[in-house]
Amino acid sequence: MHERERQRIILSAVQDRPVVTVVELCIITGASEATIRRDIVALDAEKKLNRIRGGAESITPPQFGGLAGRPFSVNQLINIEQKRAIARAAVEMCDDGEPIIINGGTTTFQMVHPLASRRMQVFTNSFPIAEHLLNHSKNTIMLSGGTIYREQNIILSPFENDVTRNFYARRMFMGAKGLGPLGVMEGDPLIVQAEEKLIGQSDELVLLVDSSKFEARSSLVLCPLSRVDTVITDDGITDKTAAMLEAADVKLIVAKSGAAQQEGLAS
Amino acid sequence: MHERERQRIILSAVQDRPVVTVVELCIITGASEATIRRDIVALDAEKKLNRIRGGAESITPPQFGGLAGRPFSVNQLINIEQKRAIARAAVEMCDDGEPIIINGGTTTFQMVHPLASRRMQVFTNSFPIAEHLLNHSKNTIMLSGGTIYREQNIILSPFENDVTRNFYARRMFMGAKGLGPLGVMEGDPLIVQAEEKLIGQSDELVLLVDSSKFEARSSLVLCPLSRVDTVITDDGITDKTAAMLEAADVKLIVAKSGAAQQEGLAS
DNA sequence: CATAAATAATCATTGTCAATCATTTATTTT
DNA sequence: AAAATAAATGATTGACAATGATTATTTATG
Repeated sequence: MHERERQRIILSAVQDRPVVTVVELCIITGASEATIRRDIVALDAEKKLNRIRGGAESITPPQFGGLAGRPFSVNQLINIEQKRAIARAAVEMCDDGEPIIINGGTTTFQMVHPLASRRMQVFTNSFPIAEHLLNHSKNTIMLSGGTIYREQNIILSPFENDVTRNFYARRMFMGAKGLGPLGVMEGDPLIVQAEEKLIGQSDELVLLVDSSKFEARSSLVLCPLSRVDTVITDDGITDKTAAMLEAADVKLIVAKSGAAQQEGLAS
Repeated sequence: MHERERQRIILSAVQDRPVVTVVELCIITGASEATIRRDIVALDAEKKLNRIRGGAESITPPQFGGLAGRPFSVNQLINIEQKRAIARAAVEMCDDGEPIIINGGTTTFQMVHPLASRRMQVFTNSFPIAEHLLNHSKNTIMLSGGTIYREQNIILSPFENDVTRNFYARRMFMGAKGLGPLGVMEGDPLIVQAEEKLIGQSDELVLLVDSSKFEARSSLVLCPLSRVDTVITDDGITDKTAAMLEAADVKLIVAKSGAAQQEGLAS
């Protein structure tokens, strides 16, 4: 076995598991400890892994250190004020006891806070939303089954036959990467797949998008504007965009970020 | 077991509950008290946890509302030593990469700590197990869909068509209320329903029961003894019970709570 | 103050590492 | 093609670090 091949195996093993020992790698590769150590030193110098006593560990930076696993650390914070106001307006649309669907996303995640004092039937494909509502509210929580995708923090099943089809709600709330004349746009095929399953499982499709989303463009069109019933956004929306939504017969709700009430406009 | 691997497990355990004792960590990791103390000192110096008398505590103060949302607060603690040892033996049966099913329960929950340093494909109907593994390990997590029942902390769907049927595993691990000549017994019809769905979705059915479960009686029989392939229990098991299991052709593994290795007996 | 638990300190044992050198394998030179 | 050279590998050894057991010391608790 040659150097490259061995190192490829070592990297594979170390990514497969947080830590691997020198002895384990010897068994896997059939090489001697001396060789494995030399490989580990080399790969460590290339920053492909971390060398530790007894073996190697994957390089994943702050796997544990900085309060691991908190939901979507980065996106979470941008336009946070608007997102909060929008999410609050969304929750205020609902009555206790109603069944709703919340699609995963950073804007929809903000709904958990106003939902904490409610008692609704919430169906979601977002693990963090379920986690938060379960621990901090009395809502009934229903979850879609499947694999948990860590990056997008959603649960996705490649199969047609999951519980999703058995849940029908008064409203479905979802975010989006962008919203324009072409319709609702997303940036990730995985998310499109998840959302396609849920669209159509409710009376009313409500889109939560801060006003910056009207500028965003993306190649993946999830559905045309005509399928959207309501859009909740902030007061940064332009008259032109409002007119476009009105033309598509979409109900528009503008959430005031600073103050209290939401106001219905147009239709 | 090596330093990093052990320390990952310790961090996993300390996130799970406000405080963990040195003795508990010994059982989970199989290391000596001296080593655990040295690890705690090191992790404390790295600010990964707080060292306290008797063990360690999570660095994030009282997470949220006191004890709220902590998994199954009461049952969690009874026979905890045996449960930990049994859970460790269960994880040691598995190889990385293997698909396994973990049915929700207080004993099976203890598997999360030894699993923290592994990378397996875990299918579960337990929200706390999924939550912990998602936040503190690199395992692939798959979840069954349905409603989250807060009391039992499991996810249950009344429908036949959920992803459960699409997952087939090498082993399925489950606890039980009781185990006797009549078979596996449970105390709650809801749990029976959940478990019935999962039984048969694996090559090998492994039962995790501490020895007190052999005395327990219940009215709900989940399945006959013949369907069980392996039982893992502690050294409190009587010869008579061991003989009963042997007669039913069940493989028996006795996990030593104090020391290191598990030993297979009979069969 | 007495007792038990937890911790610290010590030491023998084991496991891991770096350095060295012999051997094999690959590459270049003749 | 053969010989010479270079590189990679595996084995050996002494140094060092980690571990577990033992014993002494400290700390909590009644």
